[in-house]
Amino acid sequence: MPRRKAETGLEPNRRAELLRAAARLFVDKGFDATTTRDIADAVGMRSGSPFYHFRSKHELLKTAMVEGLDAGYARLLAAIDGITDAEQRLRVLVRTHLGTLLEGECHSPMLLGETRALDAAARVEIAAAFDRYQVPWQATLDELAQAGTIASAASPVRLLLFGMLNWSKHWYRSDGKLSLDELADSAVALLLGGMMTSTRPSRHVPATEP
Amino acid sequence: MPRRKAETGLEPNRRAELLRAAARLFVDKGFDATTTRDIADAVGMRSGSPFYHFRSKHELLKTAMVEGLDAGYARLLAAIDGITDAEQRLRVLVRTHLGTLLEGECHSPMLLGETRALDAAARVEIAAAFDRYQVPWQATLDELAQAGTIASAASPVRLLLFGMLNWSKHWYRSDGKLSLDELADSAVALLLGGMMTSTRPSRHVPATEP
DNA sequence: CCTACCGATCGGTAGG
DNA sequence: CCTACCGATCGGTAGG
Repeated sequence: MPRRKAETGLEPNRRAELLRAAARLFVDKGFDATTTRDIADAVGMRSGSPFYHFRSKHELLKTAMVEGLDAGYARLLAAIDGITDAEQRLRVLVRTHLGTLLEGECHSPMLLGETRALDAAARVEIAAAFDRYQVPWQATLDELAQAGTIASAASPVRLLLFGMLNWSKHWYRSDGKLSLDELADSAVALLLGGMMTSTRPSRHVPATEP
Repeated sequence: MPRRKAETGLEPNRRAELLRAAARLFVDKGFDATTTRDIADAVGMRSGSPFYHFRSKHELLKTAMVEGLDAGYARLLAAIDGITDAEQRLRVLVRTHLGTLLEGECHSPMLLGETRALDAAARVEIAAAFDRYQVPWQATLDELAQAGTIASAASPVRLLLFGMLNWSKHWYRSDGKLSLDELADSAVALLLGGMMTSTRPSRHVPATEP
């Protein structure tokens, strides 16, 4: 049974497959530890073929980040559409962000300090995508500050918030006791200074990462 | 003028130099992107010589992390010595941690997801060192929760706190407008829900990382 | 998108 | 701690 060959028009998305595979591998193993052969294997290509779609491994990373960030941004906008209450909107932003970060099929490259592998031009593109991503966050924080719900919406607040969310990549286990909803609640509660819901007291000396 | 050769006894610390150089390089470039030649260069050795002191590049990473963590722990204990007020103690923990992370000459490996490059045995050693590091933090959070200063000292709180601090590695610039003291204040204020000190209102759309 | 391949680099070792 | 070196791997390319 010979392999089909007339499918060129039916499967135009090898590029997208490559991006998803690359993103997942970069997240799991890191950019440098991932070989272009790993990526090719993941989509059933031979070692040289990814270079038919992308000029270089770096371009693969840059594109995965920019498109991943933009996809996350779109998901964010869709999720908060029509929500006028700022506190509720923050809650949805946080939960949606964590979903993208921790349970996305493959998207979630948007984090990582892997950016350091890239040159200045690529970093500028990524920074622009991330700037877009941050707009609804800052707007919501500004609203909350104006309403007095949080004490300040100064720049460090947003950065600290992203920090506590993004760092969860290093310790959160989807098979653990903490659900994503609970994690989102904890983060929002910490930010708003409210009471924690549904988390129990803890022992010290666990066995995870910083 | 021939090189000195009788100094063997006077310079027993090539090992420590290697560790400091490796730690800095691992932090700056990542484990995989750092070559053993980079490390050798950094301390003026030839390419094969680091292997006289360490069995492998992985052992260099593991040792740098464990010893860096323990050094940070010692610094923590020294800094909080005698401080009975829990809120004040938290403040000092945060500021000391940020100092280690962001302004330490070379120590500050203690972070990073570079751990993923290591095998299970090495990860256990690092987890143990990190558990030690976390003890004074959890104890302080427990005190604050008991006093009602924070709503909960459940496990996610500590992890979220470390997240917001450690993530600063990705965006904090020591030559920027924000001092380490101000950053520490912001983080503590966010956790305690108090008022921010000395930070000004912000525009959205900055140009940094997640 | 495959085959075949190259130049460069890298972690690590032998043998002083 | 150096010299000399090796085997393996890796990003990328030519040429269909």
